[in-house]
Amino acid sequence: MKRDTRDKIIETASELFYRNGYNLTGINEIIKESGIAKATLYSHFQTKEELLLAYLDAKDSELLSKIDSFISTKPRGNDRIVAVLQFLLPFFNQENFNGCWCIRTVAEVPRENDRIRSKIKDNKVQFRKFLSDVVSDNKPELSNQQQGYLTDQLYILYEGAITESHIHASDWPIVTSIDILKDKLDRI
Amino acid sequence: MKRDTRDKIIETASELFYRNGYNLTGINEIIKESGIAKATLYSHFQTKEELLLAYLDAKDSELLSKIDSFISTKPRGNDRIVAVLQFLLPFFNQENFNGCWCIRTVAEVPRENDRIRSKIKDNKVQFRKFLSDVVSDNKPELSNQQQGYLTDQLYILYEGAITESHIHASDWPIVTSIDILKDKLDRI
Amino acid sequence: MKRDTRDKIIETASELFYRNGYNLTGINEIIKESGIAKATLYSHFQTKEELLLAYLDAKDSELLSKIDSFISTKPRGNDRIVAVLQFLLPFFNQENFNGCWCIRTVAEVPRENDRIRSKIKDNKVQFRKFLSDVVSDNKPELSNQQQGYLTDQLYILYEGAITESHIHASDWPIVTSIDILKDKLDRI
Amino acid sequence: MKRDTRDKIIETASELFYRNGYNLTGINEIIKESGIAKATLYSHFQTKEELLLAYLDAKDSELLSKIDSFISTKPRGNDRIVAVLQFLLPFFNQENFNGCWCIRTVAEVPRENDRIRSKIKDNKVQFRKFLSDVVSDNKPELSNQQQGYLTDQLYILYEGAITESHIHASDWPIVTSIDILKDKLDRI
DNA sequence: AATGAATGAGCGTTCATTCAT
DNA sequence: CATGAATGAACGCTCATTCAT
Repeated sequence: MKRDTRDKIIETASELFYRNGYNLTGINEIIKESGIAKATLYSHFQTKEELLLAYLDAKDSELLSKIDSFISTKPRGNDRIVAVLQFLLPFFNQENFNGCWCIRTVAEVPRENDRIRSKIKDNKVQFRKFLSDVVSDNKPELSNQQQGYLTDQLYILYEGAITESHIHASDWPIVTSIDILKDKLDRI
Repeated sequence: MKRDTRDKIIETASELFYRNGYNLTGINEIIKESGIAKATLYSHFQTKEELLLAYLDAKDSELLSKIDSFISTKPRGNDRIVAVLQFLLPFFNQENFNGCWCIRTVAEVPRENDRIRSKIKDNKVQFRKFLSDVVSDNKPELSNQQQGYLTDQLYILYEGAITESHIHASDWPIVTSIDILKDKLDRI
Repeated sequence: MKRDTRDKIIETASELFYRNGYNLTGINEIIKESGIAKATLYSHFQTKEELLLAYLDAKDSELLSKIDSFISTKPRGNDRIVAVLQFLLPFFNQENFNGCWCIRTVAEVPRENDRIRSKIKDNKVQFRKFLSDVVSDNKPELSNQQQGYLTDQLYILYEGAITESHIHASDWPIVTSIDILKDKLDRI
Repeated sequence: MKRDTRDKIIETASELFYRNGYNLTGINEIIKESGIAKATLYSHFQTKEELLLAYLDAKDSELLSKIDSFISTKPRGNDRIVAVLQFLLPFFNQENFNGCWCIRTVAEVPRENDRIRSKIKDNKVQFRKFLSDVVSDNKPELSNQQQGYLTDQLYILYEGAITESHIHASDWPIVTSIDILKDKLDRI
């Protein structure tokens, strides 16, 4: 199987899944947009659900990479931790911003679909691990317990901010989260 | 139109929409479950989307009522504010807990569907207003600005907690949010 | 049964059947437009088909009456015969002109529906009888055979004119039919 | 797309549309009769209306071809012009004769449906052009104006004959139209 | 005589997936 | 490795009609 074709499919599906949602995106739309044949798609992905998994992977890799680049431009210490939330401001301002794919995808699958639900959970766990590293790198003076505590807070604020900025179509939830975090960091 | 039938339809649709999502719940499932004829449903609701609006209304009314009852049992002051988040613990433990209907529904409608999206936004604005009242009732000593600030924080924490407890199938995000809030309240 | 209600129903149904066709006009549209209850309609007309029969009757009575009035204003003789076709000019120019209800209704019922088809045929036979009277009144000098022959011609031209002016959305078929008829009358 | 399938669909749909009318013919009936799956039909025709257009095209092509063959067997001159109407006699006697598809279809579509209505009008204009060629080929001695006049008459008589033979379930309207035409031709 | 809520059957259309080539 | 025609099941919705009041 040519990598190119597979990547093209994932790229197209990702765009459509993120824009219109998983259930509202039809296989026909994906093959039309990516210019490949239907049977070709099915030779790369056995079912639509496989495509969904690839989409979740692709989006998360991209995010971790981008957010890592973003915060690396900031000075070590509190600034870099705050930068995690500040990253959401340009992210929100992107024309195609449509919230968090994980949160949105969970909303679209039945409660019984363990495969997708645990995939999403894993991705979020991985993201929390990333935040954990950010915290330990930039707050080495804190105890493990304190670090874990701060990580959880950072995580909740991040998730609340991205979800609510999406619903309200406004960046105030991001700004508020940043304020909460800064306040917190000042007092540790 | 008999109220009974209409209410039965909303009740059934709400259960199914909340469990399996809007797009995955077919009209056929709703009528089979509620034991009415298809045309009967359509004499009460012009489209499936009307049913969605009724669902969002019903769920939100119920929530506001329940959360209000819950916090009223707590002593005035910080306790009652914290109780807003504590409410999420039994809520999460309900067998049919499946996250926030608003957040999940936003994930299922096209970006262009202003009708639903603004409905959801309105519901969230109304919820924030409720929180605002809780804050002003229980922290009258704070300035307006400080009250608004606290409300936003409470809101973000609530939303982050409900979303993440759903994704992780665990109450730790709720507990964490409660901790963040308590910490905050101690320092004001 | 009150006559008023029945007449109101027929009036409304006629307007809708003629404008949008029998099959495209729903019972719901008729009751909404006429402001009566559904069961009331069904107490006056056992089925939608009964309404169709009443519609065909009403339209034909009205037509015969109007066309009779129209030609009576013309001088006896050839002029009055030609007037039958000239009647179609103002008829065509009415805003709601939509062709011949009989011809259009035949198009909407299955071949097997003898009830409606023979009703329509009867109406047309009755119309031809009307034309026959016009011919014998205004061309008494012709033999019976010649009168019958002229009647048939008049009939074909009338039907061709109304149908084609409808299709072409133009009065040229009427004008042409008038020319053919005049030409004919000049030579008898 | 395989031609065979498409042709089979058109063939079946044409038969059913012509026999029972467009609105009374359901997609389900078409697929059952043609033995294909519903989605197969919709891969060949985007909507039922597209199928209607194909039906109108197919019927008209067939007609023009058949009528052309028919009149070609007659001697040039008046005979060949009269043959246009004589063609209707065997046409009427076919077991499945059910009038003119154009006239019947106009009766079934809403007044606002410009797409279908102009299609039908175009078909009739094309048919009149065919008659115009017949006239100019067989009456070259007439002036252009006289040819146009004769064409219009031939057209009206043809349309009146096919419509009325359908309504009356009798060939007398055809015979009458032939007589009118012959009479006319004798006197030019 | 009149109501309006309720119905079963059917509508046109789209879905994710398969299979012969 | 890639194709595109074909599929069965399901979609949201509307129909003419009936029935309890």
